[in-house]
Amino acid sequence: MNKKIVIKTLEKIALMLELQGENPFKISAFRKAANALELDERSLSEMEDITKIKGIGKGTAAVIHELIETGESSQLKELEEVVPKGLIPLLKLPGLGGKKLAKLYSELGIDSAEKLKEACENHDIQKLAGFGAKSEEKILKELENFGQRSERLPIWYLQTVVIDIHHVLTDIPEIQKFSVAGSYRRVSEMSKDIDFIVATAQPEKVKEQLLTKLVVKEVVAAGETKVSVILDGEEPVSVDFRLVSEKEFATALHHFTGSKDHNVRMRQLAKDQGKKISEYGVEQPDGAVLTFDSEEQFFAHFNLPFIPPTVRESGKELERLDELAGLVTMDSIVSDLHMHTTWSDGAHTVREMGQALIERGYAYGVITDHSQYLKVANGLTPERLKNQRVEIYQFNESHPNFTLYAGTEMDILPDATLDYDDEVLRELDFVIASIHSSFSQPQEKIMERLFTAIKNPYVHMIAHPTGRIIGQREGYNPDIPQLIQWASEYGKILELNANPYRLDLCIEHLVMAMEQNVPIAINTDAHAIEQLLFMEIGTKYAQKAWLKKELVVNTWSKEQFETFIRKNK
DNA sequence: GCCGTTTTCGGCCCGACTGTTTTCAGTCG
Repeated sequence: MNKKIVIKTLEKIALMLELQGENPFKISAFRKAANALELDERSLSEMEDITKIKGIGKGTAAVIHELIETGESSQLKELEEVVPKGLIPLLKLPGLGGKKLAKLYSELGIDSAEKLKEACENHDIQKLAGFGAKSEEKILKELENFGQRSERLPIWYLQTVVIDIHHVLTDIPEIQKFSVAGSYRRVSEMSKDIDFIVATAQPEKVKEQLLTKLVVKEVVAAGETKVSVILDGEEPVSVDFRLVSEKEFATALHHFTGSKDHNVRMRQLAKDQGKKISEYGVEQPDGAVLTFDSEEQFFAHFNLPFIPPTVRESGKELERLDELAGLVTMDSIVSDLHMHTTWSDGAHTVREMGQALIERGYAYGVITDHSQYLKVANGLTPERLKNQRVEIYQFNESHPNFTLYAGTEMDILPDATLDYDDEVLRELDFVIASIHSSFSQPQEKIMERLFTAIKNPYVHMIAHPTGRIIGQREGYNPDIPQLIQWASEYGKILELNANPYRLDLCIEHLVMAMEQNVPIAINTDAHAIEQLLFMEIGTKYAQKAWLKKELVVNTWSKEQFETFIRKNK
């Protein structure tokens, strides 16, 4: 029995129970059991006694055992007989939860979006106790764009929205300080909404200005401490602003950064000490509420080191505290190994990129323009590559404390050959190989192409190994465990491309690479100076995989890096 | 339903907002 099916079944039972208006704790027990299975790294067959897992007890274990033995769940079957299928998607309508839907079904027989719409139009809904004219109106409005709005938006889209909001908040004088929170702050690939924590002594004024200065499509809620809006744009985005006093800022930021599981663990920990955590502070056993100047101090209060937002996920981070100090951070990054210039499709010259790297405080960097196959990107012929190298080394002569290396981002061609001959590659300091074409080839062919690159002695690194664009395209589906195996055998680097469109390798793959001790380079793939900033997002994303400093190539000293790139020469 | 115990029941993280009420239930994060 596939573990995923078991998890899905438990979640489905939870949904069905919700629609029966069941006890919320019972519902969440099924969700917790599903979550516990998901977080456990073992497969089902490796688990001896599943009730030993915290969150799985007699009831949920019975469901799991039945699934393993018979392939189905009688409890789910019974629920499916009583609860109409059509109700499940309706749970997604804002404002409608299990209890209200259960009522709509039992009183009016509503079991589909069509029937719900009809009932609203006939004004049957407002006659029910607990519903009114406003509910009816709201449901009708929500039904209009039902199923249209995408549930989660990719980080690269949200980033532009966050920057816009940033500007608006900066211009409101009554705001003392603010920060983005939520899953965006934790650098999730996709987020459902954006959260901001705003410190102010004049929430009324701030609220007013937020509603006028932002491009608001819809006001969802506008209370004393919470303003919730949907912003207009290419894609509508839900944004929550939490208005708090300055002294509450740190605890509010922690609370609304989450994750939910992280908060639950923190609250349990507080409870064990007789304390109570809320967004407004930490209530002491004697009832006094403590606030903090920073999240660091908040964690210190519980004798914990600062836990970066990026790893606040499952709650298990509290068991990995000794690893925190070794995680890669922006402070440890001294180079960027993948960037483009005006020689191919970049916006800035070699000199300008080099200068920008120096200003970022790096010790070295590599210029890696495209190779000749990529004509659309003005890829370099061997002749131009040679000329470029002269320019790169000239830059070094006038900058003694910094080194720019001459590299390439060479295409791996569709026929599984490389875009430059070995004689050309041998002359370069650093060679990146990557796939930019024929994504839809069968996996064997893709792997043949990657293997050609991996086994070439002059290739140092494979860039954006899957070719994915978050939320948009899957990439070319390589066999990543195999690629990692090869990288380990042949001593190659795999990239974490820090461009927010890519973040490739993904977390799961980074974890696998780390287990095999394959070095990872976090690179911006910058096509302009501004994009060198992607390093921040890349580094944070790497933390999500608990990537250690030593394994990240661009934390290496120049000497270490040179030893690595010269080993096959 | 799960957990843990002061071991078979009571609590489960906690609080805001809305729309319905006329003190609160449901929903949401």
